[in-house]
Amino acid sequence: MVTIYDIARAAGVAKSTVANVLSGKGKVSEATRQRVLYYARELGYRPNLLARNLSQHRTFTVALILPTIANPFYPEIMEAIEHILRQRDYQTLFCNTHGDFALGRQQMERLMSRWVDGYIIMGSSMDIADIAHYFRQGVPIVLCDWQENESPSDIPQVTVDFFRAGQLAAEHLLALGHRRIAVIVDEPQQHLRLEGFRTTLRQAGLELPPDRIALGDSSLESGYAAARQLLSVGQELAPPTAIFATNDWMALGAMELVLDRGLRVPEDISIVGLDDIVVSAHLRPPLTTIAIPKTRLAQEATELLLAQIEAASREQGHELPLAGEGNDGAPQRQAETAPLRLVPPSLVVRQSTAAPVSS
Amino acid sequence: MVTIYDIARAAGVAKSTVANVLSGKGKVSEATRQRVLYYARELGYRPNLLARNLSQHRTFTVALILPTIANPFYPEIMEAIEHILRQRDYQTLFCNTHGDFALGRQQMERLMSRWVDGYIIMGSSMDIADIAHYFRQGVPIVLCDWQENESPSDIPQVTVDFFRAGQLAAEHLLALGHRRIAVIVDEPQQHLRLEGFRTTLRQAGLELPPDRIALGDSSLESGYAAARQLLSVGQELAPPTAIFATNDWMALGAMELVLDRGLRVPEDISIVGLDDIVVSAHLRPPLTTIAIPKTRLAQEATELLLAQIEAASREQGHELPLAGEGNDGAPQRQAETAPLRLVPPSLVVRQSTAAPVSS
DNA sequence: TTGAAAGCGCTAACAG
DNA sequence: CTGTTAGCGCTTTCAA
Repeated sequence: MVTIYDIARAAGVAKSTVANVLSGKGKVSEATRQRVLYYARELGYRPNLLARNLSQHRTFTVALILPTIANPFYPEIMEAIEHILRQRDYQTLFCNTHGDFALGRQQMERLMSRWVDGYIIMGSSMDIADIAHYFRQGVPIVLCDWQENESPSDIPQVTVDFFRAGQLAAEHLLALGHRRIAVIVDEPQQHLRLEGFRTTLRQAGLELPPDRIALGDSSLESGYAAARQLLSVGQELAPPTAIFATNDWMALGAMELVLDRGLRVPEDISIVGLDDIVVSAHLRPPLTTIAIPKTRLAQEATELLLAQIEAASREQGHELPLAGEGNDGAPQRQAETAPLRLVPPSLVVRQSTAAPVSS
Repeated sequence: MVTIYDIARAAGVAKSTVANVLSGKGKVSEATRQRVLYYARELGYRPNLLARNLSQHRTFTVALILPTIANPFYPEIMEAIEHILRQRDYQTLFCNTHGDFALGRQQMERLMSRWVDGYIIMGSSMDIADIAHYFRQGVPIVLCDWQENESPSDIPQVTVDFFRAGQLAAEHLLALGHRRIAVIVDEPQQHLRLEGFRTTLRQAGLELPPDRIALGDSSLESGYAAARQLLSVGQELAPPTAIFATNDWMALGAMELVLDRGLRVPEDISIVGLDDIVVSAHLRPPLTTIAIPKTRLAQEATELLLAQIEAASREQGHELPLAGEGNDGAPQRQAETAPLRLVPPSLVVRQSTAAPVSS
């Protein structure tokens, strides 16, 4: 392979001169500059990023950690993040924890070996305790689409106002006149969504009885199963006229079950989702949902992360912090400006919701 | 940060002894072994992979290049590949070319700087000429889900028998009794699927008139638009009773349009897709489709790639080939065993197809 | 303006 | 068994 040394020899200069030319730093006479450039091209020189990264302690790579890509929400946001990162000349290293905390830790541990400059951690793909552990050692991290609207351990975070999202869903269903309302939720991860929803119902004088809450695990299949459960209480409770699923993917499953039962959406049962994944708009009926501004989420997350990376590389004299002894050697982060950014969700009314036929 | 040197000093041994202990190679007395291990743990040692990679000329990272992740087919196969690669202790570097050859080349170029040990290139995310260029220089590459059943430039390839897939779709529709059949295809990329389809129709005495072929770009929206076009010929041709879309994503778009028109699927129009993405099974009606065995594709692709990587790292004395002068210095690859693996597609009958109502 | 030299952290021969 | 030494390719002082 061709190294700067090869170029140096060919051009009759020193290695460092070549380095200077290539990096644009330092003063080099135009003549030698051209000569070096000429040979670089001639020999087919290609910089060795490993070597460069080793000496610079930076990789210009960011890890994107997410719990799954089976739920289309993640690929969608992933696409957005990767796109932005690339514009800033960063590579994206994709890590799928498959919703397994142990696996998440293991992957993170591996990545910590100086592989990446920072981490965007999505959903609830990792144990917050593990994350905080790394963050405290100075590792640039940003939580994205985190499920709680508090910043645990001061880790910068950009997420959706999920409480508000729950409220929006409730308001919509109430406005349509629904009173028998059920929820499918991935507890405890999506607790806030449920709370927002519950709060608004309560303000309207409605309680959410346990039989009207079914648990899911965010997968489509679990939405299907949860809906079945909701429709088969039968005993004391009349069946719901509306279902709010705390994500679209489960909502699709719920809708599938409802249709399988021979019921109509929205005539017999209204369904509201949350996320606004692409397919939701293309179903029959198109899904009413609470939309999450994914691009915005992606933008703010990368912004927050790159800011940290820049800061770290400056502070530490171009040496990015790495998990080490983790003791007082590392400068403690000062509490910066509020590291929590909340983006607002919005209601998208489509055709899976309507007024209930009768009370 | 803690280096092996720190451990060596703490344990009172030499750097290389530490290296030996850590790598498990070489003979080390149990006593020193324990001592080294003790200090490694104590100091919170974490190997620096950059350094290791630099000296080993390997990164244990594979790039997965794909044209988009908007079409759910890609995330699905991506998940499979990442999973397998991780089991083999490789990281996956995800690259989205957004269907743009220029962008693909650019990304590839960057990756070539010794970032990754090999490439799995999917769909038609890159210009085959560019790929061949790298491959000739000895870069481990495998084409996956490539659209032509020939191995251009002898690049190892694992793909689906798309010609057969087209045949399966046609056979199914013919068996149901359809005669007015239309196709939505992403030409020329998916030419084989069309050809298989056309061939079978022809054997049944049916031609595919140009008005019954609509072009799409593999996106859902293009499927929608193509279906509109197919249904609005109106003039001379009677509308089709069945539509074959060369991928599920377009099929969903087509189905959406058909339903938007107030027509029923399958009563008025049958629809067949190709890919068998997860959502297809959960639509109303569930989509009949030609399934691609994604896991198998993923497995064979990684297998083929890792074989190349191993071979390369052995041959070149543990130095992985890199794009360099590209002249005769690099040993030309010998034509190995047929580098084309074809996996068979299969028909999955669901409810989007039925016999036409009348002729 | 250019060059020499000392790292970055790890691996790998080769001596002792 | 252990230590010494010489790299991997690039960056970065610091002299010349």
